[in-house]
Amino acid sequence: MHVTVRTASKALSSKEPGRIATLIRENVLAGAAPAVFATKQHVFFEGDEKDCVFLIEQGVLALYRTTAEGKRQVFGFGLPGDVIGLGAAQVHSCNAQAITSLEVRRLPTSSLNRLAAEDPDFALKLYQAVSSELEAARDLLMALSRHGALERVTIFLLTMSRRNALNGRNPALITLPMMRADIADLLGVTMETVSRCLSKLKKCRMIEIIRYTTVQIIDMNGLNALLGRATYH
Amino acid sequence: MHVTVRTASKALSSKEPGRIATLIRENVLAGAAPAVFATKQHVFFEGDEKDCVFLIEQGVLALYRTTAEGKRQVFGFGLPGDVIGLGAAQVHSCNAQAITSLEVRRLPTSSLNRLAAEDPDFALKLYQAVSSELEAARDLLMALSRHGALERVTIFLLTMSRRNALNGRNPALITLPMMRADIADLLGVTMETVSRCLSKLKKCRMIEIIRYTTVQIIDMNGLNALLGRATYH
DNA sequence: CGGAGGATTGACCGGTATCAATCACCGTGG
DNA sequence: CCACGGTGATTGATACCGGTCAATCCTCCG
Repeated sequence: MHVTVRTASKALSSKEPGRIATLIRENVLAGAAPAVFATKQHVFFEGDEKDCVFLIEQGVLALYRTTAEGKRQVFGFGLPGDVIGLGAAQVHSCNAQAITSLEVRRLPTSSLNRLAAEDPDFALKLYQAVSSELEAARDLLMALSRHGALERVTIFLLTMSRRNALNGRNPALITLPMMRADIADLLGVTMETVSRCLSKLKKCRMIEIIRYTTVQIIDMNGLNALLGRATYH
Repeated sequence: MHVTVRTASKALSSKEPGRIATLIRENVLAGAAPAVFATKQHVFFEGDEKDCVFLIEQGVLALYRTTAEGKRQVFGFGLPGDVIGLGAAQVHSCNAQAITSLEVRRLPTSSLNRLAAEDPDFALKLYQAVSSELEAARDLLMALSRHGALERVTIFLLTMSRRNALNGRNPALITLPMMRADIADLLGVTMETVSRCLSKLKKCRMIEIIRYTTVQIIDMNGLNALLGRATYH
């Protein structure tokens, strides 16, 4: 049971900030100028030459890819402290779009490579950082796999709650900077279904929808029970 | 269109054998004794202490995890040449089960770590190997995301076909060492649905089911058309 | 030749997507 | 300060895909 909870909770979290962000801050960031993006602007597109990775300073972005038919799959949301774009491929393998106004720092991959070549410890950190992204991707797969819509939305809310807790914020008060459609494309359902599920949870007195962007969790145990267990963490 | 095809084709492939297997063969394998597993035996379980990773010499295995409700999600199938169990975590994050009789070599993580610490180039290779596993996981996510059952089965067949082509085998003659249930748990549908989809493809004269374990592709363009495009590769 | 495990096929039901109408929030301008 | 407009969210009606349960069927081995 404990393992399962860990899995579900990590499911939708972006890679942990971890020590890679710190190391990068100390070693690579010196000359890196910040860049600012407005809502809905893209930091990079799938297929773009990968000459930089990015450290998020302020704001939220979505990582996603699009199917041949134009359906979107969101892989996760990047928050301040996250490093996005890691991976050994020559081009970016997904799109990164600002969801709020966004401030990032560019980290040239050439600097990363140089540092990794000089310092095996840094190379190891890169390895660990990507490993944890791999875990996040598999956790998302598990979260979507064979779970109904209500369970998916519940997992999402609990994940956001847990992320709050890790950052020392109120785990019961969740702000959702992204639109319903973004959540839907993360969870692999439609916007309408996300909306219906939130309404249902509200009717069951498990949450309160303060505003479009703010959800209050009223019955944490109830939400966890929906996932087949009494408590979490 | 070209990019999309690449994506779909990589979707269900395990990580590329790549150069990591070669490097490991040259550097780590010297004293590694081979181990043999019978069908359905596990090489390791989720949560097991990760003291080794494994190079597959002969046979096929499935990597999977289980949800709280006991549903299985297969992440991929490991073929000869694949290295499985990579990742910086202290414990294995999924189960590895032999699908056929299986022969593997154990590679102590201590050796890998030592080698990575001495040789930045090797550490970089580890980074690349895990990066390509991350891509595979995201590709699987894309393959399952918002695709109907028939499309999922089609993607699976085309992926197996492509894997044959890469190995110099007949791309039109596919052997399926795994059971229908394994395919189902990879594609996120039921065994019955896999069966129905194969039957439907047979009725449409796109494939012929020679035996349970052998499928002949008759109309490659037809299969590709099902995915919304005329040709692939 | 027979048995057992795996695969196929069928009937039925429920959950979600889809299409469409209405509502709520928020910024803007009068 | 309030009315208005537009974007995003909610709610409703309906159709269909795929899950489930159950009854054969097939294939491989002993």
